[in-house]
Amino acid sequence: MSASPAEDLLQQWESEQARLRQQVLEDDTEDWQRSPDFSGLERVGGVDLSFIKGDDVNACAQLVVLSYPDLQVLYEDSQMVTLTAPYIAGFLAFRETPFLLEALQRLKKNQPTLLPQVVFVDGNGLFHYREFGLACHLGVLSGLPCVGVAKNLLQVQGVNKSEEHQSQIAALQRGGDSFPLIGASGKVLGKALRSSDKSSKPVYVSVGHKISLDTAVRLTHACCRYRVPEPIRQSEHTAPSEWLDDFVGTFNDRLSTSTIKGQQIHSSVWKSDVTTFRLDERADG
DNA sequence: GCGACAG
DNA sequence: ATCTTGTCGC
Repeated sequence: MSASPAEDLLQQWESEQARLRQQVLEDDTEDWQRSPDFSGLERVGGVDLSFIKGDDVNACAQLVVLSYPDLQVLYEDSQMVTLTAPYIAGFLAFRETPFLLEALQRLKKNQPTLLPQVVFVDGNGLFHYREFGLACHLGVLSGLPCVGVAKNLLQVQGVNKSEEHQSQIAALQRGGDSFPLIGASGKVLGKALRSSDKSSKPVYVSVGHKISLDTAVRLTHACCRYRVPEPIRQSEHTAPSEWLDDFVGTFNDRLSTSTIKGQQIHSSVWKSDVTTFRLDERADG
């Protein structure tokens, strides 16, 4: 008996995850990762996809590169994309990875000296049903060190929002405090991190690729001005929701520039149907 | 049927 | 992911 097409696809995806899982490196592979102050680290990246309300097919893929330790924007790339895969918990990478990889490849081709030395991914890494979340997927396929930072807890391998979990959160006193997320096997799959003094709700950090968990947590804390690490926050901030309607209009009309909410957008055409945008100025806190 | 469900 | 207003506190 053959399974339904949907079941077949999920099985195929699971085996792909299992295959790529073997390539994940869970240790520090870079010199700067061993340094107490991350000496040698100059560029940190962040990636994200933004959607608009009624549309889960068209999105804006974002890549930003910030300086370290100043966390100033060195590079940003925004690209309207059309997704093919649906969102299914546990298979986020099959929906998002192709477009995040494209953004990294554009950067590598056009400004290779600005390639980030580590990429923050919003979503989980090893803290995943099969220990292979988006951050691992992007890490293995790009070869870059990646850190997974989820804003919400994925209940996996026995980790859940129990009383115990809640009290562990309550015990996090300052930014930088954390506790381990331990899977059923006893393995530490990630850590809940109080990312700043001001935010009581933690973020969930896990290894993506080519970095140890402790380094990932330490680095995440070092990149947080607010709850969400600055590279991810900046990449999410690059395409505020209201723009996207106009973004799409601009895209469809193939205009070279447009003005949105009083600000001018410059766009450059790469191909007949591929456009990138750059915002001259934006209001940012 | 009920709960869970990164983004 | 995205929606939306106010509210509380430093």
